[in-house]
Amino acid sequence: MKPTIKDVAKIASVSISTVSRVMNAPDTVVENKKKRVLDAIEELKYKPNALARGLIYKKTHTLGVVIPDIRNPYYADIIRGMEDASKKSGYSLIICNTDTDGNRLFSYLNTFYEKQIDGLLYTSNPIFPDYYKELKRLRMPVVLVATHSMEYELPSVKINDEQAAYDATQFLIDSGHRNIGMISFDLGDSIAGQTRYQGFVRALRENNLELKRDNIFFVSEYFHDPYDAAESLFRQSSGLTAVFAVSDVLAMGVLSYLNEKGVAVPNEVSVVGFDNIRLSAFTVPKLTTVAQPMYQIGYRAVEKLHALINGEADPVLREIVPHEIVVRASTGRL
Amino acid sequence: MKPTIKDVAKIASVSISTVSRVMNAPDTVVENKKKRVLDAIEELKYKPNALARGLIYKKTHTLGVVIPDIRNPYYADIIRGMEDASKKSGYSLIICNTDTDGNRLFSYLNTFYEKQIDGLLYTSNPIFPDYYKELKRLRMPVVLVATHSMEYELPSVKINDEQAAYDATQFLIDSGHRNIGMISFDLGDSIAGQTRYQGFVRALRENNLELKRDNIFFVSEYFHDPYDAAESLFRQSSGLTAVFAVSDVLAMGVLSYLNEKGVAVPNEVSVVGFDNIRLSAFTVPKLTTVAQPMYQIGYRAVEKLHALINGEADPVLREIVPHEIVVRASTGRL
DNA sequence: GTGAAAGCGCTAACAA
DNA sequence: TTGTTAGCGCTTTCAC
Repeated sequence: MKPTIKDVAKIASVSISTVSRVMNAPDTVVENKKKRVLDAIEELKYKPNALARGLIYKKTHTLGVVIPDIRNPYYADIIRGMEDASKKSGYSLIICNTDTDGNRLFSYLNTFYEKQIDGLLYTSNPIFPDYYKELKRLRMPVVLVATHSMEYELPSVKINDEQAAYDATQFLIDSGHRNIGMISFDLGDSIAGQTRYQGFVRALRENNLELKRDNIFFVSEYFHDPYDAAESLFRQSSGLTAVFAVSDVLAMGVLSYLNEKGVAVPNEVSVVGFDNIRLSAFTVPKLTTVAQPMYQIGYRAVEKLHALINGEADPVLREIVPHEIVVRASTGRL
Repeated sequence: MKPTIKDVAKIASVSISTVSRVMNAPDTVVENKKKRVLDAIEELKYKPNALARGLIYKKTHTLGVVIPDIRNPYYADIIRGMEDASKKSGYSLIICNTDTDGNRLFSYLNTFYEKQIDGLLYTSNPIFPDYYKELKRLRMPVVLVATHSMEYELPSVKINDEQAAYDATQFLIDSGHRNIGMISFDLGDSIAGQTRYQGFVRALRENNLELKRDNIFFVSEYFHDPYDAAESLFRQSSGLTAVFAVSDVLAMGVLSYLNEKGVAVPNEVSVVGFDNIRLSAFTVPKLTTVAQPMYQIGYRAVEKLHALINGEADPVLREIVPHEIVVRASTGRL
């Protein structure tokens, strides 16, 4: 059995309250007793039971995080940022993959509720009314990560997706491209789908470029094969000199497909991705992409949640972090 | 405040013991009271507090997992396997990144101990004597994932790394290659470093091929830039017609470097990687690699830990799962 | 079949 | 300064 506070008290010949005190208010106990207790703790290698503590404080120093799928490298970076921030603030992270499945999500929320997590990090998916209702009911402090909500007053951290897509497209246009393809997330995804699509469309419009229906191929966010997506796009469109893919993984599919078909990148077709995952620096050719500060998004989200939990005022509810076009070798001037 | 068992009892006009019973031994309570309780539970949306339960049962249904770095896509797949198996068995996963730093590890083990986790999933690093001592002292059920220990009687799940590296090398030799380079993990890493190196060496030896010191470049496992590694290898060796990189990420560095230098893959140099991460199917050219069943490794590890926690006998202590050479386009016959 | 009471490991009044 | 006691939310004897 693990040693308990009683064991320590016995060895140190004090009451358990005194032991508790040396742990929580050391100054209130006289020096020699304190030493005895400390020695006993050391001898037994005693560590307080966090369950018992949590029961009293109503705090578990544990945060729940829901993400679509950890295998997506984009999330891995976010998680790492969360982890480092959590360590700093004394939290542990329980991580759950939802596959963007509402049932899985609700099941996990239930677990989180029972386990008395202090707060929730909700990543990358839209907040539907029933989700919000449930969160509200469970009274769970939550911050939205790489997603946000205009309907509800929920704190969030993300980039400006519309502007980022606009910038990527404008970059391509500035490089002389006039017939640009896009691999977009489904418009049912209001966070990374609609927004980036709108940014793309706005750039075309502001440059008086025609928006061709066939130049855009939509994928359902998480399960579409990137190679197939590229193939589909090129099958339905014609004469593209550039393609903007809304994730680096998708862009890698394009690179792979183009290579297979003997199309030179960037000489014949330019490719720009989105996210700037680590591996995008090692593609062939190296990928030009819209960089998101994934790590910082995760880090900041935890700081925000921490503030929320402690009732501290947070000046900005919907926080926007900067994106940046990273120009590498997959794009060229026409 | 969250509703407690007392609130339910009050509404149902029964004692808290009866409420407890309908949750844990429904048959022992008479039908009409049971209904009243169930209705009250439904009305309040009552869920039992897992902390209070854990305090009694001495079980938290929470597992700790330590990995070097979640950003390494190799681990992401393992984690996902763990997650799915955990969901099946009713566990939650607390995930921590150690950066292979002993201090970070000990700090997390401490947290795990306080939080009363049911067991530990220890991933991918050697077990040093002091680690083992600590684990032993904490009486933490543990299974080693993608690592193992010959010194200690610890359950584990991994592939046969030596054989896998041997197979990869033999494949290259069978394809006519005689001057093969290797990017290896440091030999200080007894799990993925030494073993794969030995497999490589054995293949050369059995084929009467000379082992050239300069054909091998060592990287410290987690922080070496893959592009740099490739550059270093080709700088120190000469006339290589193939290179075996001990991870797909490293192999992508080789692909990227070779492309940059105008060296054709596989026509001039063949490249084989290790792991078969998802993105290795979308490299240019598509990567030939040694596939590990990452997902299954994670999945199996949780099953094994679950059995261990419940004192069930597990026939094989050190479990070896199969690997496989996946031949794609980055290798060719000489 | 059901409730009262003890106890899981700890903290926090409250007295002394 | 210190110990005694009640209580966090729950389960589980033990009487009835």
